[in-house]
Amino acid sequence: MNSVKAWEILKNNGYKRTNKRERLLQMFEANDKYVTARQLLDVLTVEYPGMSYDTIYRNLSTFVALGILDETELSGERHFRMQCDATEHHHHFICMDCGNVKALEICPMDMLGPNLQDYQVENHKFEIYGKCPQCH
Amino acid sequence: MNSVKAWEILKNNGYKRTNKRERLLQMFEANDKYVTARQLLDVLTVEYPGMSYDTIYRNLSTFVALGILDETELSGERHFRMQCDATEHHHHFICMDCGNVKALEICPMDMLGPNLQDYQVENHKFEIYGKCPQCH
DNA sequence: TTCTAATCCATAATCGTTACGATTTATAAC
DNA sequence: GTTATAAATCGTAACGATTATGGATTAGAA
Repeated sequence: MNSVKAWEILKNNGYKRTNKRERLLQMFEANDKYVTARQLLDVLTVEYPGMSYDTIYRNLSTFVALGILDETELSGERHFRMQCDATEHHHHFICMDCGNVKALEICPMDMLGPNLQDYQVENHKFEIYGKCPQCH
Repeated sequence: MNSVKAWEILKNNGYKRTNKRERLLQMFEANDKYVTARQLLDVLTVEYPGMSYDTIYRNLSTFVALGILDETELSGERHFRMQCDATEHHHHFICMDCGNVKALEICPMDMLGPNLQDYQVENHKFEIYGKCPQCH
């Protein structure tokens, strides 16, 4: 995913091009890591004093709903990053220091076998946490 | 894990036997599902009017720290349940309706292979969400 | 029974998130 | 370009889950 594709999606869904959105998408495009709403606000407030949480959260929700961003919960806080382009379903290692991720080409659902015979599976989560080479 | 074992652990670590703790452990022993602090408070308040969140949260933290309870985050809220006795490391299917769990004897870390060569892995999470046979 | 640390209650503070009415802005029709 | 209007934003307040605090109570050992 990149900001060009993101804007296509936004436009197709009737969303307007605004400076704040542009800047948000830029930030996500610039570094491929999980960030919090606060981290985004802290940066955007410098350029746009008075920027409010409402704007951040509303846009993040929109982006997630449209499949532009991925979201995960790390130590009790929502974290966001640009969604992967990969066509293959996959999972991630997440660095708890810098937020950077590394894609893992495996999915544990492949080795489920006959477990959960009568269960209705709706979702699953597989993430590995630790420190990336740069951070330890 | 059961309340007898839990009390051994608590006593060994200098924690006192109180009615509230006894009742909390009973509740966890009675049904093997993930519950929230609020759900626990709602029940305990009937028997102990004036019961406060502080008591619930402090004890839950203690129990988790001592390995008596397991904790996971479901839809933005902390959920707790009695820790499994199984000696083998494993994961769970979690019913999003009733909170009941089913153990899965597999762990995706077994199929990691040479990925994450230079990474320091500290933790991982693998959970499957959906509806159990009773709930769908 | 007495003593003391552990525990508990009542309440307020904190943090992340969501919601609100008023105002501003991007887009499209004129 | 001007105007209309629906969307987006701002400023702020509300919210729910969690954590913290200070004083009162209680369990367990001496």
